[in-house]
Amino acid sequence: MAKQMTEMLRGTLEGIVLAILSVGPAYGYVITARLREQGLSDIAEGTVYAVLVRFEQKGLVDVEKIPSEKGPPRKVYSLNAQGREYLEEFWRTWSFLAERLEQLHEGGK
Amino acid sequence: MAKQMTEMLRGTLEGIVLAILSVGPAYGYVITARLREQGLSDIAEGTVYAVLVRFEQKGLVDVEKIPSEKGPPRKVYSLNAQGREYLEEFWRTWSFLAERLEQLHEGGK
DNA sequence: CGCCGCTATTCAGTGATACTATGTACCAGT
DNA sequence: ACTGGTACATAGTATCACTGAATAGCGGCG
Repeated sequence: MAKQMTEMLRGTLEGIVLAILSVGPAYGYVITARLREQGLSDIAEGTVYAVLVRFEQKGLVDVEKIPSEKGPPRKVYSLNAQGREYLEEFWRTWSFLAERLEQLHEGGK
Repeated sequence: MAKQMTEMLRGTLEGIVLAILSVGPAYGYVITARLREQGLSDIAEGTVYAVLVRFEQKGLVDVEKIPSEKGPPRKVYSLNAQGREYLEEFWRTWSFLAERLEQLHEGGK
């Protein structure tokens, strides 16, 4: 992966995963798959699981263990009220930053 | 500063400073001042200098020491060819990520 | 003169987080 | 039994922004 992308994902990956969860409950494996579909193909599985563990520790998600037809049981995460709030905060922060960067990008042309 | 902002600046702060330098040569102190004008008021001075040192090590900038009328001499940084290339790469990475996030943001509403 | 305030840079130590590189485990089809 | 897809977990590493200082030159004020 581009080195720049790696660093840029810090802080945004959390928001991305949170946004995916805001659509509906999901578990690590499908989240990873969805990221790959989105073109974020180089995000390691382990990274996603680490993010989910952090969400759980911060109390942003509810967790439910559900048996899978094929493979080990899934840990299904769903966003709770606190998580939704955190996501909104994320969007505010991101929007602010994106605006500044947009200005700089326009100005630099 | 918001905790989220701190992490989100990773990888983007580099681009922001690079973008400021692309307008014209500048030194740490004024770059910090310009960031504050932009509303990025909580970026520590020390952080900006660290970024500049990294740029120098990566060979993205040319450095010139110029005496100041008031205070110690300034280290004036100007973007070189490699730096300009790096900045373009940054914009590509940023645009890609911003698009994905925009999609997720729209989709989540 | 001595102190303050502005200009200007530097650095040691800390914390958060994404990566690499594995390892574990379950099931189906051949 | 073996392969391949599903699903989760983790130890160790590197990067980078922050905090909180220290250092230094200069002008003005009492």
